Amino acid sequence: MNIQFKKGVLELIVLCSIAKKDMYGYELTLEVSKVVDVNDGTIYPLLKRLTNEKYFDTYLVESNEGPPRKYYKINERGLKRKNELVDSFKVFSLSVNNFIKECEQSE
Amino acid sequence: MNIQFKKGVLELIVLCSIAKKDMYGYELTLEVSKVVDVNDGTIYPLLKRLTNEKYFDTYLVESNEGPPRKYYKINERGLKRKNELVDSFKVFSLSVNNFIKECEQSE
DNA sequence: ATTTGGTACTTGACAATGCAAGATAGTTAT
DNA sequence: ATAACTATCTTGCATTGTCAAGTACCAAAT
Repeated sequence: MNIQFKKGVLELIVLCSIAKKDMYGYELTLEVSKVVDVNDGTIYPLLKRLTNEKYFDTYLVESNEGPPRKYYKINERGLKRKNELVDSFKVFSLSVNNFIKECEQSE
Repeated sequence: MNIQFKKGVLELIVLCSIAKKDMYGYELTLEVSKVVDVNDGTIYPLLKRLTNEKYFDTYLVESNEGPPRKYYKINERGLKRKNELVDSFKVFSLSVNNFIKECEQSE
């Protein structure tokens, strides 16, 4: 898939995922990969940024399969941001798809 | 609209527009602005890049409203690229929209 | 003749995002 | 012990788009 399409959408997908349930970075990388190819080197910095921007609270949980997992939990502010991005993406994808249709009709 | 959503889509919109008919930069800026906010300082460098990548041929036409207009005409290579981007965007927007739906159902 | 406004285009500094690669560290199986 | 898997995180880089500023050209109004 075109790399550029991902820009901005990753944030949306991460917010949506964590809105569904608390997740840790590695788990999230696998979840997000179902929708778009993504590298964990992309996810961790993004989680850091979104945490700095106060959309998530975090907590550690010991694991018997490796090092402790850092869980991310969305808060009110994060939910608001998520909804904004969702609405924004819907409008965006609709208008681009309509433009594409016009383009194809004229062929 | 989220600035990041535009990344990659501008190229698609420009290719689609010029696939419909030959256009010059200023005209194109107005056309593209119907879909996404965009500055002419963004469009001209993009046209230059796409021309360097051999998606367009260009020709000059005199104008009595100002300097000669540089028209961009899409070629075979450009049409192929356009179709790739269109297909790619359709798949992309569908999968993101489906993901959003899942996210909303679980609220 | 000069200003104003519309048209056409370039340049350069900048910000944001994602990627590849690698460092680090714990657990389990061989 | 070492490989393999889980898990976290950093760094340097490329790509793309933004924005401000500037160049230049023409026509009509002043």
